[in-house]
Amino acid sequence: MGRKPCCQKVGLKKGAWTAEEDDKLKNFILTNGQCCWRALPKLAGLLRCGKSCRLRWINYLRPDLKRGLLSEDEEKIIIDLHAKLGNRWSKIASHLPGRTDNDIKNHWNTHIKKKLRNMGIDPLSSNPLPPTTTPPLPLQEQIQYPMVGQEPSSDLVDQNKDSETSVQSTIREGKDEDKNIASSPVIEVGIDEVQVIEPHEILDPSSPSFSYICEDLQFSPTFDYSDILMSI
DNA sequence: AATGCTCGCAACCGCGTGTGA
DNA sequence: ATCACACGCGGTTGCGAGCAT
Repeated sequence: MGRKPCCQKVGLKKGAWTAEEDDKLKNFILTNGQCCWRALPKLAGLLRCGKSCRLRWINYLRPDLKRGLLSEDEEKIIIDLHAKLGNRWSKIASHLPGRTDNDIKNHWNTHIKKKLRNMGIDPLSSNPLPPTTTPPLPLQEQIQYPMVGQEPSSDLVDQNKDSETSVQSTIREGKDEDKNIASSPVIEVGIDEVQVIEPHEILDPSSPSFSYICEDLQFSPTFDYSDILMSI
């Protein structure tokens, strides 16, 4: 049974939104509220797919959106939550009022990933990367380097091959965490050219972001993180 | 000034999930 | 229990802006 297209695509516009379309969509939703997305384009007089309208509203037009760069605090929260939740961007976004999953996903892929690598942290697993003080090992040898709390696996091989695009393992991790969410975030501070986020900053129970995270991840602010710190 | 390259953001696509018939 | 539909999510891509040569 083949999947039907999400909407009748013939005659529908794609690509960048014009100011006029934005106005139509915004005015319609502000007047009528968010009704069913599928019917909305017709009602609002837009030649767009409902999905496209939804995305435009959520990612760009919503009045409560925060624009601009993410703050350092927000970044820290994202890093913490990503270590716990994996690539579940909408869950992560729900912790950051005014930010969208798309924002966070983009920011992660363009900024945070790079930053973490420079800090010697594997952005996919939040585990320390193999030390880089010695000359880089040939690929096969790198693969055999054991990661903290992780068996060398075919996933790991993929990550080493192409860590930019190998996200499938993270998705699996994320889904598995639905059942077993208590994997410890293990953060290492490594050799860096960029600003270093100290472990105590990430795992500081007295910081506002820490209690915020605890609240939603359902572990207590008195959570015993000494094991985590010991492993750093 | 022209061209090529890189980066970041906005938007699209396909799949998973929830819900009602 | 099954199916169809709508919505939501995450991965990927396309394009424009800025920068380097």
